[in-house]
Amino acid sequence: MSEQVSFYSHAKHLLAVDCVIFGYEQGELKLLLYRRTFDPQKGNWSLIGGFLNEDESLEDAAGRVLKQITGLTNIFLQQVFTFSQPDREPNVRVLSAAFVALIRIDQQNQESLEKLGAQWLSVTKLPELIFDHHEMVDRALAFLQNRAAHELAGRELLPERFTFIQLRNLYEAIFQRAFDPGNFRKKVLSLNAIERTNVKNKTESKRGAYYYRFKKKSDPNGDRIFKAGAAGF
Amino acid sequence: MSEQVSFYSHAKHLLAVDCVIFGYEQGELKLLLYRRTFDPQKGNWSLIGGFLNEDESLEDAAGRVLKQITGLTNIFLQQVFTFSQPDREPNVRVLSAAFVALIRIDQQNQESLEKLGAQWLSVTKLPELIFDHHEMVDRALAFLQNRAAHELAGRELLPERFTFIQLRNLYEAIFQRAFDPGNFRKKVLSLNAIERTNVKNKTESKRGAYYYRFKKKSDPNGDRIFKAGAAGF
DNA sequence: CCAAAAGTGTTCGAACTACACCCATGA
DNA sequence: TCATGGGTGTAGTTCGAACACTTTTGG
Repeated sequence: MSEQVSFYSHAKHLLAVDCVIFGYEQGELKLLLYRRTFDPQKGNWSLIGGFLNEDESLEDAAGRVLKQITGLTNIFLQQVFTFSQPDREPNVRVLSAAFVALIRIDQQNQESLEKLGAQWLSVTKLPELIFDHHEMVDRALAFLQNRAAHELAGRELLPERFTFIQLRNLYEAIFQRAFDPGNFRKKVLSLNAIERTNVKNKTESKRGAYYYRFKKKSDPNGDRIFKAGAAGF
Repeated sequence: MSEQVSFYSHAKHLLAVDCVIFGYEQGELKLLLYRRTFDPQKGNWSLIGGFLNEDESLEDAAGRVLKQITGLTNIFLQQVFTFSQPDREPNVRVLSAAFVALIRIDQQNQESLEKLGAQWLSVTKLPELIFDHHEMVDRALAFLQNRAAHELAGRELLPERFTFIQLRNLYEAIFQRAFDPGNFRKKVLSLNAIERTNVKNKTESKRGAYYYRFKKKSDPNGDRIFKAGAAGF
């Protein structure tokens, strides 16, 4: 990085983080949003975010915000893109780093959620969002799709135990398209990332569907879907 | 984004951009670096960067830096990741957004390059870099590999006209592995992204190899390598 | 005519797709 | 016993990997 003169001659900026928080519930991929409580855009739907402090990284800040809202730590959290158009917010210039977070809806603290007035809304019917938040959601979803295509998704979103149907529903929610049940099952099993329990879910059918669970991640590439390198060349 | 109180109560930060500038020359993928001319780390190898001004986006800032150095505008430029560890630089806290840039080495302005003391160094034998710049390079290279796996690369890096061997060499440089000449040719041709000229390069062989050029990008997905969706599911 | 690079063809297997079929069980 | 979802099997096709083969041309 090339600072020509002194540090003090350069502009300083307000920096925020905004979290695109995905959850999965009742067969739907959902997003945690809240109605903004102050101007500008008071009352309109917004991602959940906060400002960056002096002594923390963007990742720290996003984690802090998430802890505040959901009560959870150790959440899957990844930086996606930094939005920096000078006029992205009116009146004040604020840059914002967008993060994806994946959480299990049943795990989070319902109380702090309600205090904020936050709600889980289905990604298929999102309301209008403030500023460039919709673009943040788009990028976050693309990130999630990319991740789910390269590595078996669900570890952070599904409950501890889940059926194949639930896993497939999750994939169908992420990619907004149908997957062949048989082929999906075989492909996933071939990845060796999940294992069958001896418990069955009998609520959806008479026969009952086995619950599966994710294996411990021994091999860091255990559930990779593609081999390394440029496929096709 | 959720600002609890007034904007003025929040910390402001120095923000920089750093460019990972790739070029391709003599069968090698290269990086434009320079020796830092001031402390800290004076004399050590560094990416080329600059500070973010009040009224520009990060993309603008990166473009400005690139123009300064290479004399070129309309360069391929993409944000990769924002580095924000509080101690990533000693003494002062500076966040930095890393960018990938792709340029044709023969096109750039040699003069402004020399004034800065910048040099093209092969990615296979990089010197030690200051701060977290090496991590920036790693992320940028991953970005480039990803892009080259999904869409035919070379448009921004190769000269106007190039042989198949040159294109294959570029891919071998990007992925650091060999590709089968026959299979590579067939795969690339099937993408319909390049067209043969009637000129041959006779410098490398008696028979001569046809020069090819990239087609105009009519279809924005013209040179996509994968179909949409989650391959494998 | 032959060496060497350019370019084409052929074979094999892995893996994705589509879809038919069997299985288990409660009403 | 039969309707319903759970789960398995199979045939066809596509596509990449490996590698043999043909073409061109200057020396």
